[in-house]
Parts: sequence; structure tokens; C-alpha cells
Amino acid sequence: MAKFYLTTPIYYVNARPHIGHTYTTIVGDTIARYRRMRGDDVVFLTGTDEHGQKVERSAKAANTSPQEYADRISAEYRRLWDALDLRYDRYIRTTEWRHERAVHNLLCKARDAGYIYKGHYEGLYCVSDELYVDEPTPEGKCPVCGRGLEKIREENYYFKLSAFQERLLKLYEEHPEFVRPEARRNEVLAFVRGGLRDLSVSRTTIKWGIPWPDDPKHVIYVWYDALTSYMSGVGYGDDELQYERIWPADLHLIGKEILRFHAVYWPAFLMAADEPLPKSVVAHGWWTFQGEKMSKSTGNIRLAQPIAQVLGIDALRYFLLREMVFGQDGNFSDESLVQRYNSDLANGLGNFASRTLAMIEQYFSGEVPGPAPSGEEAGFRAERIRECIKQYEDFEFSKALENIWSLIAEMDRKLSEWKPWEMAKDESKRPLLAAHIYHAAEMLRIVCVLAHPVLPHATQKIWSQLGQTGALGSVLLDNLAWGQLQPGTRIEKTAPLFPRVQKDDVIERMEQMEEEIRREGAPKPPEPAAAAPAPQPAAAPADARIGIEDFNKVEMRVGEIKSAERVANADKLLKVMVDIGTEVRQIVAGIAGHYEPEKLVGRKVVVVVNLQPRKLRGVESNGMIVAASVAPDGRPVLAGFLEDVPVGTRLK
RNA sequence: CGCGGGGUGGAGCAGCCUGGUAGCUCGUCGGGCUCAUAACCCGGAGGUCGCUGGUUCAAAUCCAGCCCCCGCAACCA
Repeated sequence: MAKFYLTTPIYYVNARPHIGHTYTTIVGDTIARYRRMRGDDVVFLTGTDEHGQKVERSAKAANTSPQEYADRISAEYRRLWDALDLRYDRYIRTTEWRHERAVHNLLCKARDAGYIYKGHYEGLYCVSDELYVDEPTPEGKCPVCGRGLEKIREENYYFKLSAFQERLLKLYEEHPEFVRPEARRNEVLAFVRGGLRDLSVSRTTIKWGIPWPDDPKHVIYVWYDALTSYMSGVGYGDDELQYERIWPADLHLIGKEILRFHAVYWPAFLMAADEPLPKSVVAHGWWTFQGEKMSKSTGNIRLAQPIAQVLGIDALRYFLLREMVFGQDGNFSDESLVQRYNSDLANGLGNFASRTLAMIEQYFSGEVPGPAPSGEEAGFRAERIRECIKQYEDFEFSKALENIWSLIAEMDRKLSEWKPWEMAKDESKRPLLAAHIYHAAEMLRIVCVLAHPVLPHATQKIWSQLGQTGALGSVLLDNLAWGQLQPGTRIEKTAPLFPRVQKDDVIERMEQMEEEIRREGAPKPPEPAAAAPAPQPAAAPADARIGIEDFNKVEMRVGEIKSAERVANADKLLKVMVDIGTEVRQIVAGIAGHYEPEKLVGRKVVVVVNLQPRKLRGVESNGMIVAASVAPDGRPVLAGFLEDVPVGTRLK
């Protein structure tokens, strides 16, 4: 059994997880499941990157210590992966002791080999960004923030990256698969051919990090720290037996923005320490949201939980892998998400499974009919199966899915031609009917196996419905062949797997859920689709008490509604203009179900004014109107005052 | 000479590396079917594949030039 070690990047705890992180991890999980179905012994690592200035700063803003802050966000990532059933085998955090030791280990090996030296950084520095600036704007300003720059001189340790140019080029030459896809490889080649400068690998300006060995006024800068997690996660410097077995990584899955670090710095660090190199670095593209880059400030970041909760985990996986051509950028929109769900999952796979199982039930009393299929059919199908495996192998997930779905379309077509429902009325056509239904059932079985890496849960359910025992994930793709379905197998018909959904309804529910998650500050793990208990006004647990300083962060003011109108294509949303004393704010509120817009004008309400703006159904909402959420269905009741209160008054 | 991505029927995208009927989802018009999740099937309308030139028997695809759009600060896959 071949070992296959796969990693995602470790995610930076400065930000909470969004759909981009989820995409990467889902791709990793899909590859891991695929490799297992090829018989590999897979080790799948993910984790969190927890050091650096930004974490320090965010912790301060959140009134906590960097470690506590990192603990919180790291746990959030982990909870999310668990909730989405993403089955990593190892989880590494850069604040763990085993990691620190591994970093020291790798660094010292490079140092002892003469690749680390002490030097000085002399140059421009942006104080507000705390960043070295190599290329200022023509006016001599910081390219990041546009502010002025200072000349500084700082003592640093350097890594002799320049010494590795030839060896790196040789690596890319001898192993063209080291960087993929090819466009990315070309980028890397161009960069390395252009000459390499030595790399500053320590800082004295940062405190939150791993101290430099024997020189604790320095902290190890991000590269050595973060990249080494791929080794510390599997026992480097800690459990040599494990390390020997698992390292080197077979695949580092990354986003395109961190390509250089993985394809250039990382192999150089390993060469310097004389450790084995990873086999491959594969970079994927970015999700944009409605054509724009996802960005916190514009509020157009999508989260994974609402999608998983409303449409299911498999629907989320399917959409992300089907919609994006792996390696390129892809555009995310709620509309296409729901469209994919309905057309491909509900009308496609779900309906195909449903009609096939129904016919077995009705015409053959729930037993897969015989006889065994012809030989040509088997040969023809084997070709398709190989094709699909190749596509998974090449990370062409969208093609693989297209390919699988073409099998479904083919069966839909054939069933229309064969008209089994007519044959069923004619006893003499019984054998032919049996052959046709067998054909459909066997196709369904094949589709399940092939789609399993992407749709692990749904395919497993169909698998069981088809009377197949055991875990679908342990079926070996290489053994998959046409005709393995045993006639006589008892099937079990159950409710539709992917019920059709109403677009507006789904989008609204997802948006509401997003709103809740943001409000809470930390997402609840999505619950299994089946169990969706009504929201209870549960008493806050004792440990959830907050201090006054937390409360003071929320700025609530009295506002007066100037106008209100319905938002197009949304049942529950109202676009409300609210005078909060200093300005008139546009706020989108989910109260249309219970308040007539006309009757709201002139009403005084409580507004949270320092909430990040975000878009709901394409309309910007800049604040939140406070309302009680009344059980059992969360009916909103606006907060108000019995006495008259001037507009703009702050609530305390 | 900054870098990268892109411009394909009404919308969103694939195809381009490895030239040879322009494909998918949605929408739209008409028909069929009833096993199935108002599903599925068939047919129609709708494209000078950004522009110009070149290579070729043949170009969305290769080459050259041009035009237009998007991203390239942070967060960050």
C-alpha cells in the first residue's frame, strides 16, 4: 500500500474561516478520499498558523492574549472542518511545542550547513504597516497605505536563498510535476531565472513568534515557522519513526497567492537542511464573489456553514468542485449555487436514483433483476471509468463530474427510449425489461462509486439503498467494472436525497443564517441536516458572561425610520432609511414578514450603528435594527420606548 | 515596455496546451412521456467565438499586432 501525504496550507488565525478556506480543505478532502479509493494509505494534514504581528494586534483589539485569541480561532477552524466532515488525519498548530522544536531543528540544520548568516536590513520601512518596503511608489510612499516611509537599519538573520538558484531550476527541470498547473510552473520559473535574493528570516520588531535559537531578541519570521508545519505535523524532531514513514509530502495543496513560498523558499529550506523534498505543489485559483474579489470591507465574503446547513454538505462540495475549473479563478453566486443544486443534484442524480429504485421496487418487488450484462457493454464502460480516474488524478474535478453526469444523462435518455413502463404491461417482454432495469441500476452503482470522493454522504446513501453493504469509501476504483451488481440484491427505497428547492427561499435562509453567525461572533457548528431543532431562547451558559467593556463595544442609538420599502426578490427583507441623528442610514432588516413598510415610517427604533456594513440580496445594509426574536419561529418584534427619546441618543 | 486573469448565442461558464460538426447549466418557444423529486425525453429560435492580419487544405483553438474589462493595500484559499 502506497503512502500518500497531503497537506492544505495552515490557515492564518487572524481571520475567521470563509468559503475560500473551506474550498481548499474540501479539495484536500476530496483528493484524500480519491487516493484512499485508489488503495493509498493517506495522511491528510491541516492546521493553523498562529504567530505574527497581526495576531498580536487582533488579540489586543479583542482584549485578550495572542495565545487565547489563537486558541479561539484555531478551534473555530477545527470545529468547522469537523462539522463539514472533512477528514484530516493530523492537525498542527504553530504554537504547539512539538512545532517549535521542529522549526528549531530545521533551522539549525541549515545554519550548521552554513546557509544562515547574520546581516542587516537597511532600507525603507512603513511604520504603520510594519513592513519592509522594497519598491516604494514613485513618490517614495508606501505602496500599501500610501504613507511616508522611514529609513531603518535592523539586525536580521538571512537565509542564503541565492545559493539555490541552480538547484531549484534543476528540480523544476527534472520534475515538471513539482509545480502545477503549468501556468504556475512558468511563473515560478520566470521568478527563479530572474535571480534570487537572500531572504530575511528573523525579526526583532515582532514579539509573538518562535524565538531564534540562542538569540532570543530575534523571532523567527513567518517562512520558516509556517512552512515547517508540514513536517512538525507528522513528527519531525519529535517522532522520528512517524516522520520517516510519512515525509516527504506527496502533495502540498495551496492557493495561488502563496505559490512562491511553497515552490521556491520551501524546497530551498529543505535542500539547506538536507531533508527530502515534497513531490508536488499544486495551486488552485480564487473565488470571486459576483465578479469581485471577496473582501471583508465590502462584506461580500461567503461562509460555508449556511450553505451546508441549508443545502447540505454534499451540495456545497459539489458546487465548489463543479463550478470552478481547478487552477483558474471561479465566480461564486447564490443563484448559480441553487441552480446547480436543482439541475444537477435534484433533477440529475437524485431523480435518476429515485426513478431507478422505484422501478425495481414496482416491477421486481424490490430485487435487482438479472441477467448479467453483455461483454461489449463492460468494455465500453471500463473506458469511461478509466477516463474519470484520470481526471481525478489530474485535479480536473469539474471535468470528472461532467463526465459522471453525462452517464446520468445517457441513462435518462435510454430510459425514455426503452419505455420500461410499457414493457411492464407485457409479460412476454419481461426478460428485456429485466435487462434494461439492471442496466439502469448498474449505472447508478457505477455513478455512486465514481462520484463518491466529491459526494461522500449522498453516494453512500444511494449505495445502501441499492442494497450494497459496507463503506463505499473502501471500494477500490481500480477494481470497479461493469456488471458487478448482483441480480437478486434487495433494495430499499427512501425519501429523495436532494429535494428540489425554491431559489428565493434558500437564499434568504442562507443570508439569515450568515447574519446570525456574524452576530454571534463565532459560528455554531452546522448541525446535521436532519436535526434542525426550533431555535430556543436558551438561557446563556454561565461561562458566556461578558464584561462591560465587551458590551460597550456595541454602539446602539435611537433612530427614526424615514422610509421603508420591500427588497425585490425577498419575502422577509425591508430596505429602511433610518435617521440616527448624525446621518440617515440605509439598513436592510428581515422584518417584512411581520411589519408593513408604510406603518413603520416615523417609528423610533434601536439601531446598532457600528456594525460592519454588508450586502443582503445585493442591497447594502449599514447597521442593524434591534428586535426581539420571539419563539418558536423567531418572529421579530421591534424594540422601542414608552417615553419619547431624541433621535441619536446612545443606549447604555 | 510592470504582472496576472479575462472578452464564446439573453445570463453564467467549458472548449484553446494536443487545429477539423462550437459544448454545458439556466432562460425562451413548441412537442412527447408518466417509472421518477412539476422530474425526464425530443425539437426549434438565438453565436461573424473582442478586432485586424498571418500560418494552414482547415483557426474559437497556433503566431503577430491592436482594443476593451477585472484584480494586483490589508484580511486572504
